Amino acid sequence: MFVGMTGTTENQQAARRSDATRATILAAARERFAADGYEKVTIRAIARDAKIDPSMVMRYYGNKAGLFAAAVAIDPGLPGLPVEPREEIGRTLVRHFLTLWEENEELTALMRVGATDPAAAERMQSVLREQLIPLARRLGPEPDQAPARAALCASTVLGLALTRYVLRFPASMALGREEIVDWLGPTVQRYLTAPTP
Amino acid sequence: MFVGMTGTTENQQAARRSDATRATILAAARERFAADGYEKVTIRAIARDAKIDPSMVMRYYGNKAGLFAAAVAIDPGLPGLPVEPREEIGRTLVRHFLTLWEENEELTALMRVGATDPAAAERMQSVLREQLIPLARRLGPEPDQAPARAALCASTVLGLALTRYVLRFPASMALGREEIVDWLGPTVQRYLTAPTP
DNA sequence: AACATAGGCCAACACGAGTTGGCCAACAAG
DNA sequence: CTTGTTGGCCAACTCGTGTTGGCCTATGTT
Repeated sequence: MFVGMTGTTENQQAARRSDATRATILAAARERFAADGYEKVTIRAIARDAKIDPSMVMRYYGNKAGLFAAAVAIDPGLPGLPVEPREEIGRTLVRHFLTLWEENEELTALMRVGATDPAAAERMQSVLREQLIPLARRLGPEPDQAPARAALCASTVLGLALTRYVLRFPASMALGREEIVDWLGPTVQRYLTAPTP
Repeated sequence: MFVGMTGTTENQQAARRSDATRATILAAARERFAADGYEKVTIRAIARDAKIDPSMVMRYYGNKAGLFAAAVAIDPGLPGLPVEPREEIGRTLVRHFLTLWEENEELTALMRVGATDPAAAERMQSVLREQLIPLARRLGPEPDQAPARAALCASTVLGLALTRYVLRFPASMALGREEIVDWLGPTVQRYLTAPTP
């Protein structure tokens, strides 16, 4: 069984003929969720965007929650960041987050939904817990202050993301990329490395 | 006509016998909207909290949108802030926002809803436009930089509100009030008064 | 050629939501 | 006491949604 493969001996998952449709659905879902959150998005609308029948979404992703989970699966990959030079970590972090946000619209979706859905909020928190706090622990003076310092950094970059990508304040969207790095970089740098005020 | 008043010659609105119910509905609505946003909140649930019939909500507030509008009517009152001493404006602003947020749960509601509703987002933006930018213009070196500086301040305090009151990150909730002022105060101060980096 | 299977669509169900209109009881004015 | 008005409740309607099961048609295997 499972002979219908693509020629080479696959050890992963068999390439299904419907993979194109699956991807189309996922792309449409990401776009909709990023634009409108969770509740306001209808499976029918996503299906219409993907030019398939709503029941296909159910077949491939189980239910609406499953589709959302598949649409926002992403890893910010903070551990892979270069931590040197140490006095540049603030600017490096801000730049990394900006790139992340501009390339992955699912982050906007996650944020929109996290505002009202505890599960999505927990997913965001897990990034703080498993990636940002450890990073702060490696950098900060007193290790027991790592959660506080990491929380301040999270609030900084999420605040920018909120006003720029979610609420879409013109004054925030007007800021240039390097302008943001110049302003927020020192802030994050201070939160991570400065002595307690 | 209009004789059924409360004795004194009222020039405002006659005190209706149903004012107590109106207030109860509004309180329940604020609580629900602050907890769950807009879509997930049902008029039926609010009515249950207020121990009245759902149709009463309609009678008094027209429809769900009208109820929400009445529930989040609030003014941050930034123009009344003491702007002196000038080197304390950052800390003053942060303290003011903290108080505001802890006393008015409708701000949390507005933020939850703003994440997915353009109208609510516009309401938040109007605060930036009509109160924060003018304040930045009065303080900042170059007036044409006021929108950028104000946007950075908004992103700072909204970022904290997001992680602390909306997403409810434990690391952010653990921060003490004066601790926050000590960390964010200098940040806001710099955004408002420091020379362009 | 016959058949099995997977991809896709259609029509319908079930249910919860916002909203509506009419009925009843208390209160106040005449 | 009668009568109009106000506050409140009940039952129903309508609509959109997530979700389901059955049917059709390619595709590819034997």
